[in-house]
Amino acid sequence: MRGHDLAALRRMNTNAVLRSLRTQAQTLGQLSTSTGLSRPTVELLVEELVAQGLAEEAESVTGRSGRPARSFRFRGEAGHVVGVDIGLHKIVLLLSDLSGAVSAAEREDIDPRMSGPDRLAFLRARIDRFLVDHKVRQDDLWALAVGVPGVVDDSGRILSVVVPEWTDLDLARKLGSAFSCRILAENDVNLATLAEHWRGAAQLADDVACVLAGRRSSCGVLIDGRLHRGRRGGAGELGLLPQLGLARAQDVLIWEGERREGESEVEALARAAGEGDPAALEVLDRYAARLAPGVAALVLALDPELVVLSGGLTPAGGSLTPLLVRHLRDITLHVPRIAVSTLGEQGVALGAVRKALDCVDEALTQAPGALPPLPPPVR
Amino acid sequence: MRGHDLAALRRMNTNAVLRSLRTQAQTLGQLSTSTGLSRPTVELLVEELVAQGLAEEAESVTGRSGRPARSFRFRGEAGHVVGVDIGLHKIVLLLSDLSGAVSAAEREDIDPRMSGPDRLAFLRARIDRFLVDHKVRQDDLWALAVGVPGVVDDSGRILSVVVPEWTDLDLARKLGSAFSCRILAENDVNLATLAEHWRGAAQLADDVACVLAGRRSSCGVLIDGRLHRGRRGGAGELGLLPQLGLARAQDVLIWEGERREGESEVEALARAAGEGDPAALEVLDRYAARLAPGVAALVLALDPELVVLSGGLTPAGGSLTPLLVRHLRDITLHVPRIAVSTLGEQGVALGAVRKALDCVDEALTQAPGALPPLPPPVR
DNA sequence: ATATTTATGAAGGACTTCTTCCTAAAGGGC
DNA sequence: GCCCTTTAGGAAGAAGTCCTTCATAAATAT
Repeated sequence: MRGHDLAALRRMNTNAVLRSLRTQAQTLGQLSTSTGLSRPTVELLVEELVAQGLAEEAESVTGRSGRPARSFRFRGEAGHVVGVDIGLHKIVLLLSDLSGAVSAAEREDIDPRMSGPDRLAFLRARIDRFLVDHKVRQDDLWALAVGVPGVVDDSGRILSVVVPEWTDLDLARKLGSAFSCRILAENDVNLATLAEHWRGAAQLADDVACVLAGRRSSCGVLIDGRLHRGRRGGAGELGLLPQLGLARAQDVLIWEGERREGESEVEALARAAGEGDPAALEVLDRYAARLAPGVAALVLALDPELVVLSGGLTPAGGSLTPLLVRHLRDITLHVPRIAVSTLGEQGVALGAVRKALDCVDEALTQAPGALPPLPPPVR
Repeated sequence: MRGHDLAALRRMNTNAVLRSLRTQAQTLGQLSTSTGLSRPTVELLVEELVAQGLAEEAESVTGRSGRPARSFRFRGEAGHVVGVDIGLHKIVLLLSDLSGAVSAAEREDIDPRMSGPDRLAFLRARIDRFLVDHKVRQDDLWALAVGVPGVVDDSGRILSVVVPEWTDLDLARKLGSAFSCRILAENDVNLATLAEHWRGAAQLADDVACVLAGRRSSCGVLIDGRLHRGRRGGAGELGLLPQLGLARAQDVLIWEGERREGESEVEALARAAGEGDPAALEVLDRYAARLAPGVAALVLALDPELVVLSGGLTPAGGSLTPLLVRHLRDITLHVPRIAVSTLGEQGVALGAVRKALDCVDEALTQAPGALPPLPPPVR
């Protein structure tokens, strides 16, 4: 609805070049064709990006005949983001540069009985130590995202059933005093969904429902490739509806068969099912039957392209999906593709990285000039 | 990801002016502030729009001191669109100009036993007659949208349970031979949802679920103000899930109390409930209890801002909503606002008009130059 | 060593927007 | 009825952005 002037046009074009450069290092000629801009224009814009430290000249590709073209690449090392997953039992931290290359990962168990305030202090100190250990200065950290096991509303407040003391906590603001970058809090399953779309099982789909089935049942929803949070951040919480029986689905997951050393009950079940053990398959089928109504409700409500299953049972995914598909066939209009999460324990933290990068993206898009020290969130 | 040149900038700005002008007639000065463009630029663009026939000078507003400003308005009469609702029992046709002003409405009963081919021929002839009767020439008709009682997939094919013979029919293509404009087919409930957002109960909300409860149970989903159709157009079809019991919800709607002359059973029930009749309220409460799981599934899956109830029971809406809210409170995280459809029998056709206008919009946005005879859909 | 291919870089032209300044037209006060 | 104030209209000039074109440079292939 609003018009644009020449400066805005320039910003848009700078952005187009930056985006294209970020997917892959390219020569000026390639950039010209990929953006649709003329070569001289691209050259000008790239020079600007180089001056800002967001791009730099790379080795020119040789081998073909003709004068070798100058090649440029996105300078991911211009800044870093951190993604954190703080669950009830553990914390996972990931360090990534602006290009999304993860350069450090840490994991630590947490006492599930840790109190709310202690937990917050722990989180702050743990992130701080993580940054120090990996030599990330405050002004090199552009954004920080934290995944929590609870609904996060638009204002950033948490409605947590897993850590009751964190209810109504504005986590981003509490962390804001310790870190000067953008800080984001988000529901863990939503982040896992983002991660699956970025680097997991949902890379090729834009309408995705990601079902977490485990101690807690929840679901993340991606529409048109973007996270759908809902009015109060509560989209996907189908686990709460008793009629669908998701909450108690895992009760049927009992495996009394052989259990090799170091295997958990679920791992043993998954292995047995993979080997074709009829008893194991029967257990899985009962589980699929319990999962089906909840998944069907999602499928009927959203008609997604893909449903991703995540949670404790992913090792058995290969055996589980055909069983689930069979149950879904009876109660849905179209059975979508079903896939199993490929990211494991790092999924949520990786989604947090993606969310932090999205935040950086947005800031870059709006003002590709003044960047490195992103201001803290305005509230 | 692609760059833009000056011509594209111009298109964008022309569009901004057109959009602004369409919401309301304005002076050049007002357009300048509303679009953020300078006055000379706005003047240039408006002149162009006038030359294209999309805008014209209106009476300048006088009364205030100072030289009166020239005022311009969108020329809605530059073209027309038609929205059609063809249900099992009736057809509704609406004629609208490009500004969305409905200038003609017709309704006609249909024999529900009419065969599929006859029904198609009837639809074509009926639209044709409608156009002739209201003196709309073919090249004055920019788009035509038809709502059907069934799922319409992306390719335009219908999956209809109401008119079985229309299954797999590509309605738009079939009508394409008779009309030279853009033709669109869409699920009726989806269109009703669009209509509620445009001119009904959902004008102020952008995340909306619109529940049709009646002979057939279905639902339309609006996310970020846009219709969410789902991968195969099947989003919102929660009525099909037996666990939620939507399909049989209306079975409890039995009213054996007083029935005034001309009243249907449901109307009598609604009136009695409105008068506080305890028996009527009990019936409604039983109905609300049956509706609740399905609505809760939607609410938990999407966390919408607003749920709109439509269908046969809308006359009782005022009594029904508080009952439904009470049932929802137990099984959802956040109870959204509940509203009752205000559009009645014209809702679907009005949504079809909106869809046709959206199609015109898109075409205008892409090429605000060569317009009046929009080419038929490319397939 | 020469020809070919491809990229570079500079110059000129076209287009769009903005700012600025002066003029025009209406209403209100004297 | 005249003048002043207020607001809009219109023209000119300047700045910015992009495109096209052409001569030049630097590799590889013959």
